[in-house]
Order: sequence, then C-alpha cells, then structure tokens
Amino acid sequence: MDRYNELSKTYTPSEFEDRIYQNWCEKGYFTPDVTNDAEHFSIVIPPPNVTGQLHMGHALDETLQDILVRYKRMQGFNTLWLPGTDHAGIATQIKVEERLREEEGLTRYDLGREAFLERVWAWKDKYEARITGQLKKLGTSCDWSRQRFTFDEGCSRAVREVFVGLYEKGLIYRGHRIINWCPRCLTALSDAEVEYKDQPGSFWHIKYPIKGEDGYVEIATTRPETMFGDTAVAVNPEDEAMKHLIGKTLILPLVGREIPVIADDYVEIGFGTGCVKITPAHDPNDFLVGQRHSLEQIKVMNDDATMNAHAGKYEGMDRYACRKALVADLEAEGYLVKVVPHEHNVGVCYRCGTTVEPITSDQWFVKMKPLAEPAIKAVEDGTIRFIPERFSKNYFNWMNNILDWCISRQLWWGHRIPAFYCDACGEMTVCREDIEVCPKCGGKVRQDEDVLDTWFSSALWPFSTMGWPENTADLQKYYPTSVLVTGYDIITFWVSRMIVSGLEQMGREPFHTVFIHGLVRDAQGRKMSKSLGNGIDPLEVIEKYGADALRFALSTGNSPGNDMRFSDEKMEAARNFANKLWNASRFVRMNLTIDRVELPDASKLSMEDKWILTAYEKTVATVVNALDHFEVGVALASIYEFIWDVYCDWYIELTKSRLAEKDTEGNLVAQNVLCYVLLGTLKLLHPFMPFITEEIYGALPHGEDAESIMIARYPVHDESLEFAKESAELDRVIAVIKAIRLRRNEMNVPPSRKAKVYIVTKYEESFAPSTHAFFARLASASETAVAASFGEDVVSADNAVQIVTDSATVYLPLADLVDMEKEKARLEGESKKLTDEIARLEKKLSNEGFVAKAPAAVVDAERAKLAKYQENLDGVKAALAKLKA
RNA sequence: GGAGGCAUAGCUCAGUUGGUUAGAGUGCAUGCUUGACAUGCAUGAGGUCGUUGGUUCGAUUCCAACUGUCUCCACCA
Repeated sequence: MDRYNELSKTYTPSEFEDRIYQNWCEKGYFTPDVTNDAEHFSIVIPPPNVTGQLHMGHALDETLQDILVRYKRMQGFNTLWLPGTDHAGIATQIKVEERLREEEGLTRYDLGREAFLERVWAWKDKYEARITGQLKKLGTSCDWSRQRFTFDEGCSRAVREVFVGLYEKGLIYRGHRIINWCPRCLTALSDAEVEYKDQPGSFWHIKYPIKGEDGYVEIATTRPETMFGDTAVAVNPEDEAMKHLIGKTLILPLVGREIPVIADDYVEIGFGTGCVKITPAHDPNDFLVGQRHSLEQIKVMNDDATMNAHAGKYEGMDRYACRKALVADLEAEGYLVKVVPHEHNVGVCYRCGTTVEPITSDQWFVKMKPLAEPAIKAVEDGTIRFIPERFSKNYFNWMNNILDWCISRQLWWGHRIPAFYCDACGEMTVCREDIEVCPKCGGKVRQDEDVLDTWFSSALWPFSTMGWPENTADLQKYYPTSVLVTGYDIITFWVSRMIVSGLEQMGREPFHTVFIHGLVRDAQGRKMSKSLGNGIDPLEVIEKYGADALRFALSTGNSPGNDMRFSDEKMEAARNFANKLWNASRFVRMNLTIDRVELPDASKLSMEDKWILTAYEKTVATVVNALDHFEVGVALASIYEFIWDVYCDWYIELTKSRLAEKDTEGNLVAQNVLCYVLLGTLKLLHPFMPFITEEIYGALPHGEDAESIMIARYPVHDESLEFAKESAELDRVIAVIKAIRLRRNEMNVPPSRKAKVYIVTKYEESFAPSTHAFFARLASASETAVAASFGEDVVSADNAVQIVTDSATVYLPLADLVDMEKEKARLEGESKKLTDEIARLEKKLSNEGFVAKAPAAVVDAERAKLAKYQENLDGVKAALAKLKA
C-alpha cells in the first residue's frame, strides 16, 4: 500500500485541487490527438465576454460541459473541448470607456482610435487571464493549446471571409434604414439588442389645423418632440369617420409647415383619435408608411438625442427637455387639447439602459430570409435538436419572423467593416485584403469607420476556431461539433446565428444537439445581477467549499431548461457529500492490506458482496443511460444514493466483521470487493466531481488501470455481475434489521440494551449464520436464532414483542420494557392499515376492466402484493391473539 | 397582442415513455461519544401532487379550461 497516497484526516479540497489540475495539464490529458480514429466528441465553449469575471451562470454552463466532456473522454471518444473568449464589442468598450472617464477624466475621442484600442487590448489581456484562471479553478478540462478569441487573427480572417462572401452573394448590403440608436453608446443596435420596459407616459392630444378650413384634426402622440419631423398624417381609408380628410392639407402647429393627409391601413380604426402623425425618420412603422407614400424623411435629432436645426428654437435641447418646452408652448398657443396618462413599452439599450431612439441612417445589413430557410429546416428535420425539445418553438418563432440583421456598429472595438470608399470617384470596394487606392480610379480610399456586431463573429465560432477558411485537420475531425451547451437567454442572439452561418459557410450544421439550461438565481429566486448586488462569485464559493462541491451543487436536482436557485444550504449539502465520500474512502483504505484489486470469483463472494455488486451494476446502467440522455441531475442523484445510502450505510457496515478478521479469505474478499466497487463508483462520479475522485483514486490500489482516473475507462454495465437471488436474500435481512430498529426506537430502547432476536421464517437461507453478526452490529442483538418456528416457552417467556415483516416474524424479548397496552394498540393500527390496503387491492382486482385490459405483469404484481399483505395480516392477527390470551 | 414554462412535504426541488403505500436535500422531533465521518448514525412526523372537467380499467403523469406565477417574442400612434 505504500506506493499509494495517504488521505488526510479531514476533507480539505484546497490541499489538492490545484495540484491535481496542474498535473492534468502537464500530462496533456486535455489535448486530444487529432489523428486518433476514435469517433469524435467535440464542444466549443460559449465564449465568456472579456468584460469581467465569471459568474454563477458561467459556472453552471462550464460544469455541464465538463461533465459531458469528461464522460465521453472516459468512454474512449476522441474528445475536444475548445475554450476561448469573446471580445464583446459594445460591452467591453463601455467598460473601458467608463474606467477611462473615472480614472483619467478622458473620453475615447481624447485618446483617438489607435490609443484607445491599445487600452482595450490591455483590458482584454487582463480579463481573459482572469477568466481562464477561473475556469481552471472549476476543473474544466478544456484543451488550452487550442484557446481562441473572437477577435484574434484567425477569427478575424474568418469574419472577413464571411463578410466578403455574403456581400458578393448579395446577402450583405448597405442601406439607409431606420435602426435602433443608443444615444449614450452612440451606436446602432440590432433588434435583439433592444429590451422593452413598461414605462408610464402620456398621450398628448394636439390640434393640427386644416388648411383653408376652420377646423383641425386631433392627433394623439406619445412623442410630441418628433413633431418637427412629421411629413404626413395618416388615416385608415376604411374609417368612415376619418376618410373625408384624405387629400386635405394640414398645418403643423408652431412650425407652420404643410403636410398632407394620406390613407394607410396601418392606422387602426377606433384606436386613439383615428389619425396618426407620420414621422418617417423617427419611428419604424412610420418609416414603412413613408416608404409606401414616398414621404420625405426629416431627422430632427443629433446622434446624442439633442434636437437639431429642424426643431427651430428648440435646437440643442435634449429630446426630453424639448418635449417639456414644446408641450408648454403648444398649450400656451391653444394647440393642446388634453393629456392622457398612458403606460407604454419603451425600448432601451440592453447594455446601458438608455431609451433607444429609432433613427434613419446608413448601416450594413444581412439579408436573413434566404439564410433562415435552411436553418429552420435543419431543426425541423431533426438534423439539430434542442433539449428540452420545447426550445425549438422559441427558435422557430424567431426564425420565421426574422428581419434583416443590422450588423454595423459605430464603435471602435471590433472587426472593422472591410468596405473602402473612394472620394474621388465615389466607388465602394468590399474586399478580403486591405487596399489603399481605388481599383477603379486609383484615388485614395478610406475604410468604413464602423465595426461589426460582436455576434457576427460569435456566429462563426464553431468553425472559425478550428482554422476555417483553411480546411484544417481539426475542422475535418471535430466539425460538426457534438453538443452546444448554453442558456435559453441567447438562443436568438447566438444559437440561431451559428446555425445559419454553419450551414451557409460549411454546408453542415455546427452541432447536432443544443443542450439548454436555465438561469442560476439567488436563494430568493431573483436573477443575479450587479444592480441588485446579489451575485455570488464562484471563486469565493470554491475557496470555501471546494470546486467539487460547487459542481455538485450546480448539477444536482437541476433539470434541463429550468432555472435553479443557489444557496448556502445547497453548498453545505454538497460539501457534506464530498466529506462522506472522503471518509468512507479513508475507512476503506485503512483496512487495506492488498496491493492490487481483483474481483474474486463468484463462488467466493458472500451474499452481501453479491448484493453490493448488483446494486452497483444497476447504478452503472442508470448513470450511463441518464448521461446519454443529458439527464445530468438524474445521473448524479443515483450515484449519490448509491454511495451514501447503499455503499456507506449498508455495505461498509456489513463488511466490518470480515475486516476485523485477520488473514482470512473472507477478509481478502471483502477488501477486494470494497475496493473494486469504490473504484468503479469513483469513475462514475469523476465527470461530476473530478478532483476528489482523482485524489482518492490515487490513494487506492488501482493496479494496471490508468495512472489517472480521468483517462480510465468509464464503467460499462455488466449483467453477469448482477445476482438477483442473493440480492433479494440480503434485502430480506435489511428489511428485518430496519423493522427491529423501528420497534426499538418506538419503545425508546437504547442501543446499549441488547436483546435476543428470534426470527421465524421460511427463508432460512437468507438468515444463514453468516448474517447473524449483522443483527448484532446493526440491530443490537445479543444473540440471533432462526427457525421455522419456536416453542411457546421461547417466544412468550420474556414478554416478547412481535414484529411482522414480509419475510419473517421476529420476536424481541424485551421483558419489562414492553408496555402491553401500547403493543396492542400498535398491532391493531397495523392490522387496520393492512386491512385497508387489502380492501383496496381486492377492489382493484375485482374490477373486470382492470384484469382484462391492464398488462399481465401489472395484474400479477398487484396479486402478489395482495397475497403478501394477507400473509402479513395473518401474522399480525396471530400476534394480537397471543396478547389477548 | 403572440408563444412558452412553472404550480408536488415548512423551505428548495426530483419524479425517464399513465399502474410504487408519491421521493430527495434541507428544516423539524426523538434517541445515539456503535473505532470513516456529529460535515455523522438510527427512527419518525409532514403531501386529497394549484382548481374544475375530459380521455382511460386506472391520471401527480395525457388533453381542455380556469387561477396564480415567471420568461421569451412583437408592439398601436
């Protein structure tokens, strides 16, 4: 045993977790051999943003991936988990700008593009290192030799290739459109980047005088300040009350500009006043109306949402200040009819929370409809499947209603759009390599100032990370990837776009399975967020409880797609489980004299050995089946139950008498079985709790098996090691022990008060002499006697308590401790319960429909149950009769 | 407005193709310094599985409606 590690007296994960991780790295276990022909299993990590550090959501995401990856690796798959980070354009730029402002009082414009980007790169280096450090602490088995970054050279090349390719196909275009503009971030946002929040607002009812008439039209608007950009008023042509206005001319109050009344069925009859002011430059719907009617677009705001010259005397005011002043003036001039409070949804920037301003501008777009079609089909025909399946509805909902994707951002941190403009001849060139002169006229060109949406590069992640557009060995081996593990919150942002670009660029789906998990919430069920300050740092948790405990807490009782709550209680339960395993292993180890483990021949195995092997094999089958179906929580629960409730609570206890023997065959058999089952269990558990399993593995004789548990073979279900007969026999013993404990407990008999145990049974084999030690140890028996019957002198002598179980009637002579009245009451209670159950079963079995239509196995099982209860009832009645006599 | 999730023990949650006396963790109660573990051991109490219907021999499980709750998408000036 000397060549194996010791296990320290207490479970202290900080003593070994870092050491073990380092060893794994040094041995290169995480780096697969691309030339190995085993079937591949690959995952690309959802790249964390380099904005900060990892939170609990990441910890969950990475834990689930690591479980799958370690499981498959142990099964012999050629396994790659490719790590990396995301440059997260807007989010990172905001962070760096914030810090620049706080620490130096500067803006990015003060530094200039180049110097500012240097700052961002420095930030990236720092946080990328922090994030990878955190991932390592968690135990993730990523192949660090293949680590990537969405903005590194290779990924940038892929981005450029895709952009130019799509442009050449006419799927990327530059257009003057209405887009969501964040006046604080000063950039365009895609539809997905806008969040909607209910906010109290008002309807301002304003009079628009009719030209050449005395009357006026009443317009209701939530945004009076956009009035300066009105170029029409629309009514529904079917609206009897309003259609007479069509073709008339209105005069814009205060401004005096004339605008027409047009007919458009966009206007809903009966809503508001029935007339809508049309501001094509500041409202997405009005923009479309404007296009239909060839209306002029008048932009009334600057990029920072202050009013421009079109607002006349309000020029330079912020949009809200202008609104206030304008409303006051309208009222003063008699144009304001009334103000009605109105709750409405306002779009805000998902990064900074500023109310977005819809404005028209020149942006780049991806034409999504033709690209979405194959992506929809891939999920419909099962090429890609979501787990749980219901999330595919989410996906279809988005993809079927998809609009063109605005991909240009007015930022500095990101992939620069490869479009070059020639001021001399006006030519625009989109190309793979940078150019300085116009290919048409030779004039000097300037590159488009904008960068791409960060999701444009994340969309390429499954293949850009493997070297595309080169046809690399990695790409051939590991693409398509096997599974994508991510939260439901980014299905639209990311998953859908990866599917689109994978199919378009590679001609194949980027992954077969999308495994969706929920959010990690705090103990009260609230979303963890910075503003609430309820975020929990995974590193602090790891420091306190260990990485294995954190992983356990995140993966137990968690079912796919559902949110989970995180709490200290969960962490304690997880740590206690690790501690339990640690101590059980320590116990096994200190009883070992053997140097190598070999499962003894079946003929040498005792009843309890066969029992534990049977339970172990059933656990293997359950775990493998659950993991194959991504039921991580189910798999872990069955390992937990096996270790704690079966192996520790029963099997270890049952081996103690053999372990106490010296140099007997029984002792050696017990050692081997204890160790064999423990080793197998450690392997089952390793994907979930990699550190503790490795540490214990190294402390046990694992013989010719692998040098590290992470490269050992995962257990395979072996039916030949299931022993139904012996397993059932020992189950009877356990049932009797439990029944005795229960009775003693009910009667408050302390364990120190021993009593003889008389077992009357027809299953004498079950209660063979070798089991009598179990009763002594686990049921406080001073002596155990087993027979088909005992004489009256034995069983009545000492005021014996009678216990009726399915397989035996037990007499427990406890003399003066027995209160005969209580005993009678208890037996009567039991009798009633059995009678009720019997009545229920008899009713069920007399139901012809049940007997005729239910499967035979079900009917038989019910019959067997009935017979058993009847037998038990007879026993209880006999006991009662004896008491009364 | 459209779509979806959830509703099971005091609390947090499992429940794998409809048939168990409905489970776990935690909390609670009672008793234990049983030589691995008090981060432990033993035992127990606690649930008409949200409401009402339907399908079925049989529903916690499938269907419909309702109530409560959460989320996603769209957004009407």
